[in-house]
Amino acid sequence: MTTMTRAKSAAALPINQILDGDCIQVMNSLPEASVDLIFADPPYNLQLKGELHRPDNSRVDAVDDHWDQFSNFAAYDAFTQDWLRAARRLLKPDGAIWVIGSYHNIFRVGAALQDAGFWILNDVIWRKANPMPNFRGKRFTNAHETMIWASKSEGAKYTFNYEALKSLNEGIQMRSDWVLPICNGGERLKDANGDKAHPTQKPQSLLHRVIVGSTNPGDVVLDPFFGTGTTGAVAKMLGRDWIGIEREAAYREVALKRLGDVRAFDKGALEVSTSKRAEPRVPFGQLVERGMLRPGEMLINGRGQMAKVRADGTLVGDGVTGSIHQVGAKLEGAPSCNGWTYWHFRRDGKTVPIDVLRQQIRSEM
Amino acid sequence: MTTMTRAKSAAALPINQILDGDCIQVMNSLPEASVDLIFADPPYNLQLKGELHRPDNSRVDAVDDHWDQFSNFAAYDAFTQDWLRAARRLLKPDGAIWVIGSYHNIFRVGAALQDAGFWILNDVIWRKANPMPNFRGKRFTNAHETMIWASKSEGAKYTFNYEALKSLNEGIQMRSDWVLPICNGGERLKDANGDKAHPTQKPQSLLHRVIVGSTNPGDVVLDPFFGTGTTGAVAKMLGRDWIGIEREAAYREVALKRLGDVRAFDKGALEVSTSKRAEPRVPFGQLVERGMLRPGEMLINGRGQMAKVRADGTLVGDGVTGSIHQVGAKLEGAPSCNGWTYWHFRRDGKTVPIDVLRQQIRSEM
DNA sequence: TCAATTGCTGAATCGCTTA
DNA sequence: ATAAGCGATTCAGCAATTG
Repeated sequence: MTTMTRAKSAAALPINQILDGDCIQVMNSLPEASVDLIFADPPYNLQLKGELHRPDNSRVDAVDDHWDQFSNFAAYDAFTQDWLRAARRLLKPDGAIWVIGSYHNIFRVGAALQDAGFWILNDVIWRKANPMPNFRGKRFTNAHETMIWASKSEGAKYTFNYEALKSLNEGIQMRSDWVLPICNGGERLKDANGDKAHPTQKPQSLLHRVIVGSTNPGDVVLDPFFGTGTTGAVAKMLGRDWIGIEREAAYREVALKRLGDVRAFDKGALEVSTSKRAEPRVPFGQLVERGMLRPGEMLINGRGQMAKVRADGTLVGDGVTGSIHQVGAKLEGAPSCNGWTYWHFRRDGKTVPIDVLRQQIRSEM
Repeated sequence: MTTMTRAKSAAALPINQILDGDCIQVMNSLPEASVDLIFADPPYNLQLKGELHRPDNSRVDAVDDHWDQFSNFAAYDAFTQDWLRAARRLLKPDGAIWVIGSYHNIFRVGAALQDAGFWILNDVIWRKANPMPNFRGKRFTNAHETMIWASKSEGAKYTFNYEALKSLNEGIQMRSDWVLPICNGGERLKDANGDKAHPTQKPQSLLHRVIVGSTNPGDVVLDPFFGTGTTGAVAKMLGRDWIGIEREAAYREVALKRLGDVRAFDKGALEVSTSKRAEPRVPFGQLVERGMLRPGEMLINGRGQMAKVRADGTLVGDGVTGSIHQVGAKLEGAPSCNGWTYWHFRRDGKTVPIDVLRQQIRSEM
């Protein structure tokens, strides 16, 4: 009797609900091998030091929430192994998992996935269209996040809707780098004060692509770090069942309201973000990096004046150092100058505008 | 005597050579803290099946069952920890390392880097302009590889030529995603049969950006998995010293010929743009000492507020006395303020930032 | 004596979205 | 149209002082 009750209760998957509690305990209370897809956005373990201000002295509103604090790598690893074990138990044999992270945590997550027996299918880069710049000029602009897509085990028959993704990508095979905007505007949920309700709300376009690509209608999608419920919202729109787990009451509240407002097959959810494809910008420095022009080589303008190419893509000529545009403008005494058509190089006795090299690069993109 | 001989031999760094042997043993034979940059393209875990050796040189059997898959990861981890430890010993305190990999190995490498005490500065995505498509339509086109850039330890003063990279990118801060073509055409080295000489030859453009960005001319760049020597070739072109380690005779042979054909660019072309931070410091008081500003003269900010210059180079304004930065910050209610661009003075009816006076002093230095 | 901390100086941002 | 806001950030360097 007890066993039956247990079995019965275990069989009842609480779909389309937000569950309250620690995600590991809650996952372990659900029936095993019952979920088709898990999307997880775990804490990143950012280890921020102090405050950061923009050059205009405005303060950067950083992630300093308690749920992102871990004492050390070992503690973070233990946490990761625990929730991954619980997640793996929940997955059907042909189910799959997506995890998103940054360089602070993604290497540890990826290694833990492999150690737990998951089989990595791809790592996918979310390239942000408008990231936060590096204000101090000490590193590269942190312009992407990494997602790992893995099946439950090697050889599993995971779901991959190849043609649907190809259609989303204008008929071209979807690549492992996705250019998508950050979540803001009307999609970004606000609290009563008008502040952002969650510091790291993910854009629906990201989840749209994940769910269209790796589930079918009627599948169950679980998110153990539900936050404001982006995963549930997109799953509902796309006719999938969903389960969210979230321990912060404030987030659950926002998500609950959000999910109530979502309608399946909402037209907005079917819109895919299309990037206005202006002609891609090609920095002059790429001609040097690619060996199309050598550092030390001389460029020539229409009046026979010369300038030398340097290793960092700047020119030196007429006592001036700067971009191809700046040095051209200086020589002409003009306020501006299009260096691409102004400067020429010599090949096989001919004088050719450097713009032909730019066109060559564009044709390869 | 013995000690002297050892010390002497240890001091002799074999620069601009390809060293034959296992990279761990060779690195351990070189003097510690002697290398400025390490660029490493280690073997992928999957490619090591059947060839992987444990640190004790015992051979790891290729295996296909569940448990041995884990032992395979463990062996790869041991190998990674070993060569990273040797690499870290070789690095100068302010040196840095770049490691490139794919999802097969990069997560294990990244975690091992963190565990070894390296401090990750960025993960950088090489977005391939022309990747190999996924022919079977079972996954996303694998269109990128991941590089990790790390300093030897937290707080180290690593080299980062911010302005040079910005110049390479036409005046815009360089991002963490780099779009570069794969290595093909004339750059791709062929063997006697016309087949590619190495399966994973990296493009020179990739190394150009790495070396320009994180070393200075005269620095020593070491590549423990030298292959066909792309790292050495680009280092030589850019006026850096290099050391390659490669245990396959066929690769050493190709690389040796390649390096012989490479010529360094002329010295002037190697100078890169530097940041203003490197410019000599000029105390505000010098403007007063030199008579460029008179004690008692009023400075003005963008909102028309005034402050008086005193003979000791301090300002008085809004009831506050202090440096040009302190009084500016007070007036703005900001945590800090660059007084050089904030304050202006009047000359011939015009309002001019005091920074022009600093620049005038610098030009005379 | 030296490592750790404090405190001062002053250098530093890109593109997209919303108002 | 133009201005303002803002995004998962391991974002300074050095001298003087302290323990």
